[in-house]
Amino acid sequence: MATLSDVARRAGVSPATASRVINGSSKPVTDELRERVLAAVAELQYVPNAHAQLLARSHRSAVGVIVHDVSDPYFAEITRGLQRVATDQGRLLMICNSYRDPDRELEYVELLRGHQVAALILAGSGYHDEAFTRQLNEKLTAYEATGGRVAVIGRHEHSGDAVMPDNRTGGYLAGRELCGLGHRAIGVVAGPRILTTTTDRLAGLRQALTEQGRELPERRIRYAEFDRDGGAEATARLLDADPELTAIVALNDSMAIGALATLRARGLAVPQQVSVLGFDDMPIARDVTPALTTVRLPLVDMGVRAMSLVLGVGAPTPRVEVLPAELVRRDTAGPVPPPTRATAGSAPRARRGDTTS
Amino acid sequence: MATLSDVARRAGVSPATASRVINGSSKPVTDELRERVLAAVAELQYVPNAHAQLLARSHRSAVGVIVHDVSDPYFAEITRGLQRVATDQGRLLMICNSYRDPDRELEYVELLRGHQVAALILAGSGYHDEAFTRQLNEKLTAYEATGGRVAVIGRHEHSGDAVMPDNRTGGYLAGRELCGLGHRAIGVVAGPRILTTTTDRLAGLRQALTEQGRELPERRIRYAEFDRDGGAEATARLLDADPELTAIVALNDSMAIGALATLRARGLAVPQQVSVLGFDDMPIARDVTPALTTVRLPLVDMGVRAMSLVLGVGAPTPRVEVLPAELVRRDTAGPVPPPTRATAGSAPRARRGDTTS
DNA sequence: TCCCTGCGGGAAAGGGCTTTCTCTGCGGTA
DNA sequence: TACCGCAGAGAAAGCCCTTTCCCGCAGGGA
Repeated sequence: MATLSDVARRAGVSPATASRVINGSSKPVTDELRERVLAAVAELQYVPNAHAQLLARSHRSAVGVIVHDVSDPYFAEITRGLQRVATDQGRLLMICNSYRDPDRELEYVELLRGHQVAALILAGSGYHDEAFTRQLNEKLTAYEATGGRVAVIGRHEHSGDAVMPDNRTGGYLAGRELCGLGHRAIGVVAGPRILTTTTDRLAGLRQALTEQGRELPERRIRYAEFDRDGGAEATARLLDADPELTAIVALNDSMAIGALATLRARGLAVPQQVSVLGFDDMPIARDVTPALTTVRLPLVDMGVRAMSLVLGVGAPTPRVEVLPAELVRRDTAGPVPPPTRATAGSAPRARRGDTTS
Repeated sequence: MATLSDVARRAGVSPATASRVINGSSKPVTDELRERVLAAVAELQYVPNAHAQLLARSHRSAVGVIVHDVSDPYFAEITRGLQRVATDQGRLLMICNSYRDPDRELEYVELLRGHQVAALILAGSGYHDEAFTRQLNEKLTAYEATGGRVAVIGRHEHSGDAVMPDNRTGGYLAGRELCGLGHRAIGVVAGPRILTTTTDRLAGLRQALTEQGRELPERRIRYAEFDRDGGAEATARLLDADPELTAIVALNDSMAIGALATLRARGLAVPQQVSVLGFDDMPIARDVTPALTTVRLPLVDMGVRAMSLVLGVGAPTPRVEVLPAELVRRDTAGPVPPPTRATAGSAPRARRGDTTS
């Protein structure tokens, strides 16, 4: 690899001058020398060594982001928001997937610190795990002590700046909607128990049901991975245990899509026999059939806010922005079917509109 | 930020010794000193400066990846394959989204070179653009000249190692399938004209039709963005111009989902009135309703192969691995409807199975 | 004519780490 | 006893840049 001094030598100037030309320094350089340097750069196909640059400038500019999985639409949307702000400010993003592994999360905090990022953003649910939370907080605090900025999205554990989707209210909205439609036998397809997102959403849902004099017993909850297959599998278990279910709340849209798949496989019509509610409103939600009724979270906006917090001026006291959840009515939630309906599985497949009130 | 010499000072050893302990160097260090260093590291929350390390070590380990957009499922799958191999070998991946902007692609090649990556992988379609292709090749060649390894996925332009999905055969399979079902009025919802992937798939499709004595006139092709909204919009234009269409081939699954949305909005039953074929078989394809008939590409495998090529031993002659496409029959493609069918839009919505032969 | 100013350029000091080379002191052999 | 070899530690030379500091020179004012 050609180095700066190669370029300087070839142009017959000092490395200092070459550097100034290449970086458009404020210090003036005569056109003659500038030309020579530029020519040398082109001839040698010179590209500055980014590590040397980063080391020489003390200036930290990149921002580190830790998400569960960028290819999960939930995080893809958040990341889109993060990117938008970062790009506007000429910042590079380093994105790491923790795949919901707490240890990996810890490692990535170190890694990103090592890469001298100016700020750190952690997106995704927190864990019900005291030991981990303490460790993470220690690391984050240490990082902040050296001037780093930190913001979290959707996690309670950190005491600094945070953007919080209102998961609890979202769960509440889902519950209220189903109660309004007359459902009593409601099953829940939940994400991993250890995630605070799961328990928050569940808490809101339970609150809504309780207020309406209904209840949400543990036997009507199934915990699984927060993805399509987890949703499909949990739905199957739920249905096996309790065929009388008239509604299923999936704690995110991916799981809801899995639920839909299982219901379809079992010949249960949605929403005529079973209603389904999702959560997040990721883009694909409107494209499944029937289109998914779900709780919308302003995902892109969450990213925008978090990045703005972290790149804006610091505040003496931690700022917490709570972003509202909102119910989006589409086609998977309908009124509770008449109690005389045939047993699940053996009924002729109902058709869309058959039970429209 | 604490530095290595801070650690060394605190432990009462030289930086050299501290470095050896921290990196588990092969050079032996007495337990006593080792303990002291480790204690100092913990107390100071020391994290090595990655840039300084990368600068000091001469061997490069990270691998750069340029894709169109990781959050696009097509690339998400490929990336999964890349990651799998990279992780196995303890390599870090730097992933960049070009968003199908050739200039950005060029910039990223430089950026990644600057970051001293050991190898470079470009995934995604090439462009019909001589000037760009030449520039890109120059940069890649320059990079290879300094010992970098390069592999491309699905692009013809580079002369080095490559993994090529058989787009042409895939298009051919789609065409043959529709011909077999009796379709004659076939419309195509295509990606951007400038992408080689678009033209390759189109070429295969055209070949199949031609062999069957059918044709594919330009007026039955609409070019749009390679995403859901592009597919929806192109489908609308196609139907407006030619309501007699009995089949639509979308050149990727995202577009197919958009096509499905438009057809649904217009009350056209799939596959009874209009058949739809997708391309890629991304995970969501099986979850839309009706489940998408599509051409499968081994996306994850493509990633695995490309990374293996680049991390394995070099070969004197460039290796090109062509991975086969395969038709996956699901529920969106059916036999051509009887010619007497009512005009699109005013027909009563046909039901699944009505036209099963 | 002299001094000051300001401009264009180079020398050199880091920036934080790895690694080679060198040095010291010890045990063992002749 | 003298010497060799080696283990374990440190000194110092990079790695490739950026940037401060300094220097020489030309032009302008006194």
